[in-house]
Amino acid sequence: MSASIDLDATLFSGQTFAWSKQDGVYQAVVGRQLVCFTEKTFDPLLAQNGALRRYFDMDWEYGRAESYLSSLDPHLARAIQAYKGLHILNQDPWEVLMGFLLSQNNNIKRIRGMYELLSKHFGTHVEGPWYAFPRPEQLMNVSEQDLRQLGMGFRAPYLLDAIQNHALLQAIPDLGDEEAYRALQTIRGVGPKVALCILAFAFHRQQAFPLDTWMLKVMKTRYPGRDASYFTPYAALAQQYLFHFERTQGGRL
DNA sequence: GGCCAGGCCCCAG
DNA sequence: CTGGGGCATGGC
Repeated sequence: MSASIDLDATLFSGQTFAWSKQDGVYQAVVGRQLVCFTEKTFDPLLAQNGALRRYFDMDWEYGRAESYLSSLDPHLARAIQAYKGLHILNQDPWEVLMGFLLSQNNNIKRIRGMYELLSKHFGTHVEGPWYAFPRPEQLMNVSEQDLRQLGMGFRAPYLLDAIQNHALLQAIPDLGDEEAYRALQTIRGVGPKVALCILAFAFHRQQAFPLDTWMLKVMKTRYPGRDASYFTPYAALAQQYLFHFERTQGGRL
């Protein structure tokens, strides 16, 4: 009984596009290895794998954050009650950048499919049907036409620009929130929303508060006149709860 | 079959 | 600085 984590909410709330679950078995390639577990084998796996413990962000102050956010207002309290244990992963910045370039004007199901397609075509084979998401070096010779033929559509040139400028990600940890926010948007196809997703999901910036179409609706109906500062210092976590709750339960009255 | 999806670019006012 | 059309494609 390590700290409680809600695996379904964490892995299928649209912060990562790498995971699948079949017959109770969670699977994805993390780093260069296939990670595979069930509810029962999750804790033992973490006990022997420190990198995964960090990936699942097991040592952050979720108890305090859940408690504080629940005290803010009834709507947020309901969202947290519904998905208590929703964690924000510590993902690879490159994979988050590419994943959220794919996300624009798109739906989560198809994003996952496109992400998997890029992995199968350009990534390193791991085992069985599993491939790692391609590193930038593996994509250096890809053309816009290649990407369009794989169904990437108008995002193809954005992916190419990210491939060319991936080194920019190295500097982000040393930058403050505002500087990092601006630096990320020098990549073509990275606007305010995608930049904030990268800051939240790859760099664990707790004040990153991405507003997609779902969150815009939540803010308009539930939090008129408010912004991220209302949720300080846990805006990113609040956003993920509200987003997931809205999408799955329509912000149930 | 039309509307929408974890938006952004670009151009007009 | 703000508003709105266009963009590829498929889920539902």
